[in-house]
Amino acid sequence: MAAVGRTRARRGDGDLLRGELLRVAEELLVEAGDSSGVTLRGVAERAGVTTPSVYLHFADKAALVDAVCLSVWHRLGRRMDEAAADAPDPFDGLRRRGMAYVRFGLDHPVHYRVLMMQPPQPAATGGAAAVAARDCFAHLLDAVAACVRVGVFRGEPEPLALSLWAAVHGATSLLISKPNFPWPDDLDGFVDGCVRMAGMGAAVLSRLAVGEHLPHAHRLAGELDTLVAGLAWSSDEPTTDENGELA
Amino acid sequence: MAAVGRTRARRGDGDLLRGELLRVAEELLVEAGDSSGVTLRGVAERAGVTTPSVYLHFADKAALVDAVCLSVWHRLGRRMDEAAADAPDPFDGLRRRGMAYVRFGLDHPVHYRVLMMQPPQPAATGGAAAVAARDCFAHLLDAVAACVRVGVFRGEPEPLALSLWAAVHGATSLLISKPNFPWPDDLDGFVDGCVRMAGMGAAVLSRLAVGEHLPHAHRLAGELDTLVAGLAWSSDEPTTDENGELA
DNA sequence: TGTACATCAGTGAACGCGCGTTCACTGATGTAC
DNA sequence: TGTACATCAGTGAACGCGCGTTCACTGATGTAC
Repeated sequence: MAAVGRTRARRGDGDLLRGELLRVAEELLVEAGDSSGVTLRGVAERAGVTTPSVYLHFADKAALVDAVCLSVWHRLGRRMDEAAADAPDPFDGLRRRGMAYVRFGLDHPVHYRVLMMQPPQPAATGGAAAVAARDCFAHLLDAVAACVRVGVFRGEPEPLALSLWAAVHGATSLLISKPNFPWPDDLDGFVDGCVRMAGMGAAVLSRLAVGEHLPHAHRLAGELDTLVAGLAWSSDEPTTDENGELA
Repeated sequence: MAAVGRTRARRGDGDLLRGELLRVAEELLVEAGDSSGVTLRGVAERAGVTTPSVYLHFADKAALVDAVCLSVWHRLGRRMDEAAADAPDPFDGLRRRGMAYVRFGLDHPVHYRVLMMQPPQPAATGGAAAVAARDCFAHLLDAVAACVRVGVFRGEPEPLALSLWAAVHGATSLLISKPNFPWPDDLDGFVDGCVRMAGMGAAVLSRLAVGEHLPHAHRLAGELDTLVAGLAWSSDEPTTDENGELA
């Protein structure tokens, strides 16, 4: 097989090919829409190199796919932080982080699928997925803890963060898995609704004892009407930054 | 290949093998934990039959896997209805349905994965997944509509049902995909928390205009405290059944 | 300044596998006469 | 009651494919003397 379109790296520059393989593998991953559509032969061919060359830079196929997905994943934390930078308070910061999370997943559906929707691999492959999970949960946990500090959530942050993670993951993964389902036209608005719903639900629920039984639906409806009426005349209190400090 | 342990069906009883293939394929699907681990050779061998026999009853492998998954899926609707049968009101009925949904997914993780977490197949395979999606969404939509009727939700049921679906799907799929993540010990309690969170969030959010901006976190915290205090002295109003009718 | 040599990036050919699927066939079973 | 025949459930062998991975190798490049 002739290595078309690529001149061999000079000594010491072997890592050039590594980067090129990552780039090409990501291209193929996105095109195929699934990691099983990525082939070492395909990657090597598009990189202008023979198949065994891949093994000079990656232990095996799984290591290559993992490296591709993780390289994108690093940006998620920064995106969430950037999105929350201008938030007026920690609760809105959490909402913005949630939005950023879903958007990130929808922007990188194949990566999201590989890292977050795959069954846990037996060997080293599981590593990347576990790292990704810990990573994004940690970001949510921080944001939840800030909400607890400012009083909008009560109690332990961990279970709240897990629940919120499940909620944003649900929106992300369902939209990825069922793109042909009749979703609302205003997809961004829908996602925002999902995120707000989870945040508001967490705020209420963190005030209730576990399993506490609620009033019947008619009465609950009335109490909720009162709450929302109370929320309406809002907005003229001191501004605090995302840490809950007075500005 | 000797067909061990199986005597050929009598004339007119060809469908016996079909049932047996479904049974065996489900076994293998559960054992493998993934549809790519199911093999026509494997299915045929365990059924005591040669591989091409499968084609007498299923168009191809995808049709077999689909049939296996859908055969289980039919039970989901009944499970949700059963779970909600004793609910004191539609809102609690919705909660119980949500719990039943998640439990069903966790009881059949491989089926759930195939039908709800896979990328949409190009051809007929996508059919089963689309049917499953429509089916369980329809159940949730009914329950949400009942909540709207009784006033605990306001506005259009569709977007609410979609958001709630995303929430319960999120808990289900995340628990399936990340079984090794440090989840709370009380998994049932955690799932209940997720479901309640979504339901309560939907109730509050359905009263707010889209994108309506909330008071700052400190004030929001106070309003929520008031709400929950109001919920506490509850419980002595007339009992209604799941349709919101007076009992 | 020239040359032998170690190193490094990559090659080429092959191995071995398991898979879905096809196709011509067989032999038991019921039915029509 | 006996027999030819159509039907039906299933067989056996093979096709063709693409895959991940291995292994002995090559040839350019830099370096030590």
